[in-house]
Amino acid sequence: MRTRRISELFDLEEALAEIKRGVSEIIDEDRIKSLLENYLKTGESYTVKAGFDPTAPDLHLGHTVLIQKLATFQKYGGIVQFLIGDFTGMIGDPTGKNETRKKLDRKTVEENAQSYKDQVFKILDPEKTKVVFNSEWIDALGASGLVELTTTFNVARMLEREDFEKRYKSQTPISISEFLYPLLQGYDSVALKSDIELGGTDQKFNLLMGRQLQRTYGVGKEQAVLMMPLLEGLDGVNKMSKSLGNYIGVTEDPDTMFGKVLSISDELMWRYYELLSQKSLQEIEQLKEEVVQGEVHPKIAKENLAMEIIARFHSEAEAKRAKEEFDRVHKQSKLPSDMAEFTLEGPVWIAKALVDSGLSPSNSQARRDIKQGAVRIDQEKVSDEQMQLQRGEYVLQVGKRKFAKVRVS
RNA sequence: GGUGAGUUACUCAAGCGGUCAACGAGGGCAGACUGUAAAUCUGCUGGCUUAGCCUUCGGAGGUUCGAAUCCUCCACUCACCA
Repeated sequence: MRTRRISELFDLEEALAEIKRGVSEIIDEDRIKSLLENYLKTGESYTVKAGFDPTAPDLHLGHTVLIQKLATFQKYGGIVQFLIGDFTGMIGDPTGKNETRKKLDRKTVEENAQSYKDQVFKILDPEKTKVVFNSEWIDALGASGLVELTTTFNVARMLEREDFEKRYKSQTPISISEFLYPLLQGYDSVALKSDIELGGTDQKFNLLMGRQLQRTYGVGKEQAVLMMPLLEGLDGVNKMSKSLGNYIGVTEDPDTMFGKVLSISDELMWRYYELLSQKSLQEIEQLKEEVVQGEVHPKIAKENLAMEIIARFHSEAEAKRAKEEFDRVHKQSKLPSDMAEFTLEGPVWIAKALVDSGLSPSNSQARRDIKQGAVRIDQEKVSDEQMQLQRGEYVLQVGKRKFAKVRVS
């Protein structure tokens, strides 16, 4: 058991308040409270589980909402069980996308795990994080163990899960393997003897399964469950996800991050403040009031948020630089100081150059863009779609955001 | 195993022998206005150096001068019955 250092003493009420911030729902809050109390009294830590997909360890801000909450628990005596669902990843959490995935080989899983660590330890304390893989105990379960697991539940109850119910009613296929997912996730909590599990609100069913199975398997305790709201993506409507392309990745460069944060709506900005900022709720409330009163321009508030986020994943200096760069390009409409460069054989047709420099996906799209006046060469609008680029260096631009430097030889 | 319904572009969804690269909506992109915000208005939204051509409507064949539309087989989904 870890022993608590004096510096880790804290005020119980304050800790609870911080833990509850931004949370959408807590089940068995008393349990969390007593875990904290016990930690304060005896120095005995407790475990906080959260599961992650083994593929695409490309984290975005949506994930960090949860991860930041895990970090909060670490501050107050929790040991994080960072579960990589290398077995459950085969099934994929039921989303309606009916696809069974290949089980990843050991090496890929290890690589992905490493990549997770690289990204996640910008927020989490590695000293208080245990990375675990669920294939470890699920493989050991065997066919009979698996069957035994399925006997603990029935289809009617399974269909209570919202998305199953919806799909069932709307005649969207549900495969049997998908029923296994919640069971296996719940079993993870049995194997890990977790005290608390964190997840998104969409995980409620699976999270509760952990409690149920811990009871059934006689673990001797039932995990408390804490659900975080899903962060909306840049569009402000759908949840942030890579496949929808409405995300801000934690490894993205500062300039991209800045631009993306600035592009969200004012309304969404407050949501991001609440879930992503380290500012206290009072501070945020006050800022909001100032914006409403017209004392602070909403754009300034948004810039500050962008800088805070960049500072967390890059550095303070990078954040400042990104803001200056943004002002240069958009306020003073100068060219970005850094853009992708390409060398092309000349003379080259303008549409082709746009495609080759990655600014347009196809000739047809390039032609359309030209027709609509979205294309500029060295800041000058192009109107002739037959134009040929002669020898020389040009800055090509499509729309407001896409730039490339092209050298025609 | 039987019966019936269905499978159209990123998504939903029209089309039911030629006028179909395929109505409409959403989404996306671009332009105007702005704060690279929202709202609003406008245009575009398969590919190709584009008055033209090529490839698309679950898959494979067939009927026809001509098929997303008709026929046959196959695959998948759903419902009811077993």
